[in-house]
Amino acid sequence: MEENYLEILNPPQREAVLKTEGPTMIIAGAGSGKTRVLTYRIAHLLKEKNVDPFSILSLTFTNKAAKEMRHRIEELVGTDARNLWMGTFHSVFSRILRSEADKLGYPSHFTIYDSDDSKSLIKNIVKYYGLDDKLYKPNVVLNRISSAKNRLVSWQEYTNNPIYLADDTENGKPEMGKIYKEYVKRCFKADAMDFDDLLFNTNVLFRDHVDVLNKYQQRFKYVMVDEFQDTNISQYLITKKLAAVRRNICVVGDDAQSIYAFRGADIQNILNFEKDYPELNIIKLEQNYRSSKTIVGAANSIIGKNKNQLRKSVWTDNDEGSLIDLIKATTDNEEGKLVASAIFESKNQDHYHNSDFAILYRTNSQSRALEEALRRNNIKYKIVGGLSFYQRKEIKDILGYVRFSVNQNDEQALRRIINTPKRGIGAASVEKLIVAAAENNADLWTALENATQILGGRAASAVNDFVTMIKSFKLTVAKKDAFEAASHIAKNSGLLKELYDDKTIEGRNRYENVQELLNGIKEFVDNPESEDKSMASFLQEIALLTDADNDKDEDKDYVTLMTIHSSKGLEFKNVFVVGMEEDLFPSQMMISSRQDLEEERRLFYVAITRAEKKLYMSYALTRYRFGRLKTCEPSRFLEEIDKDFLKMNLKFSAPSSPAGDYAKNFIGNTTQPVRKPVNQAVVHKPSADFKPSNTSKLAEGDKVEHPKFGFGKVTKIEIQGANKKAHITFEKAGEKTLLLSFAKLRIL
DNA sequence: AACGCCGCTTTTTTT
DNA sequence: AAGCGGCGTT
Repeated sequence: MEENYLEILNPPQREAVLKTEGPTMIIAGAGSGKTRVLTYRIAHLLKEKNVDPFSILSLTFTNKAAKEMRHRIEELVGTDARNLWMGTFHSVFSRILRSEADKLGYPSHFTIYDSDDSKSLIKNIVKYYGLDDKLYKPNVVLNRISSAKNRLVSWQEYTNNPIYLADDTENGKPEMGKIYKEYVKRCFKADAMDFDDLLFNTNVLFRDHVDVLNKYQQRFKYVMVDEFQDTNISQYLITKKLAAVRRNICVVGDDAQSIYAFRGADIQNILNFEKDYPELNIIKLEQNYRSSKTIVGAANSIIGKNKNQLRKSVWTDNDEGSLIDLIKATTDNEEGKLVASAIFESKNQDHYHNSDFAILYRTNSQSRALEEALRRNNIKYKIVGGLSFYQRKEIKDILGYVRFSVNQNDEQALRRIINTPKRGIGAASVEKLIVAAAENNADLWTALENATQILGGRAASAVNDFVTMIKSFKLTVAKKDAFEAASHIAKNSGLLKELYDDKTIEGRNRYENVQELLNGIKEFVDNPESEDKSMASFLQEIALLTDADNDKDEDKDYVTLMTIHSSKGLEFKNVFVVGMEEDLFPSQMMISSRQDLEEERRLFYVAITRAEKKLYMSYALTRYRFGRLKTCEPSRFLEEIDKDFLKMNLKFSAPSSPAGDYAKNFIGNTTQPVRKPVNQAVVHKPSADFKPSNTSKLAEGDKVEHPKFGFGKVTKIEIQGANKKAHITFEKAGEKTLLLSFAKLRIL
């Protein structure tokens, strides 16, 4: 380790590194060298204080951040860093839960349900109780359950506490508690935990098993929490318990960058921390090393509008830097074009690489127009987040088989695969099996094994075949390594063949994705660092991976596109914050749910402070939202920036384009959705076999042929309802028929 | 049981 | 724009 590493730190940074004993809170402003401090702090513990790496627990916000930090520490102290306990709350505590699972009545190979699994389980439950699925939407229900779990409210407490019932009744959803209870029960029966359970159950484990708590209290002599402002109560209590004996707890955060309240994060944790540890050391890092004076100034002018904050003053010694460019576009597509050409020019003039640019947006759906523009300009880009690899259908299908082969209680996996590919086991049969299992108080797998007694002939034999197949997969998974098992399952489940036979472009893509999955598993198996090469172990590895953790591209020179949320902790030379429009950013949801806009403003603050050299912002006058063109107002946040930092009316003027002209017709005209007028029914001009091919217009009086009714005449065409549906009257030998479906009508 | 068509909903952010 | 449920047809 370098002798003089302390010298490159400023006094508060140095203090933060050296103050290793006792409770410490580091309030680290944006760009204040927080990561460097954390790295050196751990290196200092290892090297100077001879602390065993096994006794340091460092909790980060993403697995990627953990990986990078481990890497940096390794550079400072060598291979010792490998043994540090480092990762997200979810990954560290799922590891602990696995080794202590039996104490909670779980097997150590328990499945982790992702939010898709959770939502579909909730959907099943709502249906099972015959509740109104318009009222009990999976998203809403899951949020309610999730926030209860994050506040450590069990279903027992939830159903016993009249306050929750009153609240739910007021919202017209009195059955929430019942759903919560059933949800927990079904997860447990499926040997599954959802994301929140990983934290909730860790709390239960530490509450009910003092010996276990004690073991970890002794083990973790030093506990560190990064991004503390984004921890929830459940997470806070875990760290509090772990550090209760040694009291060497160090939290690092910035209340100005708290952007995950929607997920249960509670800034109150920062205030509680002071109460819980009266002897607390507070260290403030206020000097920003990252950004120009302009950028720091703009950020401060935004965050200054917030009422709820711990006062601190972030300042910088860096240059003034250039003003913020404000780009104004006619449509979202033009916004993309302008951003792409700004990147192109900046690359030429200032010799930047693609990797020096990031484009940040509020919602994932905004990436589309940007992608297209970048592609047109031959600028390489990469999207972080969005629909991750592991969420794709074909991948989830394969993993569904794998999951079920590892855990036969995994109901969600079973539902996914039992009739994929089609093998003649329909929804009705599955429902019968589930009911039978529930009635006999048996698990689903037992019901499947007894399909002959439960179902009729054809379906039963299909299920029997399925059971035989899974049994053989079960053996494969137990005997072979993850790669061999996955290849075997992909082939013998029939999934691979189905994809191979699909010769469409998407089909080919899906096939390639599966190959990529298999390659990934091969890599996992070949990696000397993975000790357990079984399928079960691979599943555990990937359950908590996010798209952001995935960065094995050989060529790293690309423009990064992502949401502001996923940009947390990163920095780029040049940053574009796009879609600066009212209702979009700040989000309409936040405005209409009459919450204050402080979190949105903090989000804006995070976006601005990612930039080192130059900041661009853009908005469009019209944008497609929900498939409709809407006119937009510039975001109120643009008004809030100190005008001294803004370069208004940028050098780019909006070029015209067909889309732009189309949009301009509606500007100032309407804020209502624009719908293309439907004057005439459009039908498919058929080929010989009535398969739709081309389109042409159908008119009243046309002689037509209908596949069922034969030859006749169209006597009336009416466009009805808000959705402009065509009602066609078909007449044959004086007899009239109203046709609602006319895709196969043939004009003669 | 599978397929095809229609129409409704959805998107705020993520471990 | 796209995915999903519903419903009618094959």
